[in-house]
Amino acid sequence: MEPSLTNNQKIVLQALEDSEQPLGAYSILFNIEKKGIKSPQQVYRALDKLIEIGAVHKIESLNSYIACKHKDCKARESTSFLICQECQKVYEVLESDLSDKFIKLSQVSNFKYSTHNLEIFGICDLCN
Amino acid sequence: MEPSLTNNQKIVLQALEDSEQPLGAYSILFNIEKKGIKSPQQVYRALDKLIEIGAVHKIESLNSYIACKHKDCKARESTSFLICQECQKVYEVLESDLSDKFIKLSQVSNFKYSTHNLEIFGICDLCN
DNA sequence: CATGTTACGTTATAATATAACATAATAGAT
DNA sequence: ATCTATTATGTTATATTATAACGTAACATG
Repeated sequence: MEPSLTNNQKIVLQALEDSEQPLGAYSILFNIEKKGIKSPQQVYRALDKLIEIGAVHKIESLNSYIACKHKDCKARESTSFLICQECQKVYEVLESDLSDKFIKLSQVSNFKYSTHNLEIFGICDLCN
Repeated sequence: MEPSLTNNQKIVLQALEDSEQPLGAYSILFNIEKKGIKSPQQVYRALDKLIEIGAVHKIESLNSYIACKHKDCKARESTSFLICQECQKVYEVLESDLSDKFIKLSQVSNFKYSTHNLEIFGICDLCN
């Protein structure tokens, strides 16, 4: 079942959904101050929860966050992105066999795969 | 040809080489204060250079840095790691066809691949 | 309705990273 | 050899990202 979001969580999620690009926590805060959100804590707490339920993903190398566009996203922990260096848009890759590939890759080193984070940088279709 | 390192760069690189785990910039600073390094700037500047020449890589999701164990590492920008969640050691993956795979994966979305960052988390051989 | 859990508001502070500026060392070109 | 452009340095200050800590409120459920 869908976990129901609190007000703060909805506000933060909405801010991310309204954005074409990933947003940093403090950008989010700036955007939603008019809605009564006053401190970083409120943003980070909402983000924590949203990430936990898969509604938001963090782009580690950008210290930024995006709303997941997929219903019931499975990517709680493992995520794969295409990041356009021109327009900054982020496209999530859902190739379901990516994890399988990384499991095999890990096995070469006798490494037990758990999760992964893949960030591919380049130029997106629209910017070509 | 090998670019010759300055004193500060050598000190920072040595600190990373001496460590089993990736180190944050401020950990590095703490470790080398006895050698006359006094400010974050000195560490970050050395890191910038070392990363540029491929002697050091950044682990984005950990905000940490490791010395590259490979002579003349090609991984200036694209890097792939296995990160042990038990012992925190980081193993660099050098599979030369990884980029090729990501190029193909990108093409599916008409995305022009440039570089990538892959971080695989799990349990390493030694910790199994 | 008592109780444990989750969320909230708020203030403070930690951790990571860069700006800015003056000075010093270095490497080539003339 | 020296001028000049580039790169590195030292230092202080500040920006950016993220958590800690504490008291209170809302909420589910036994």
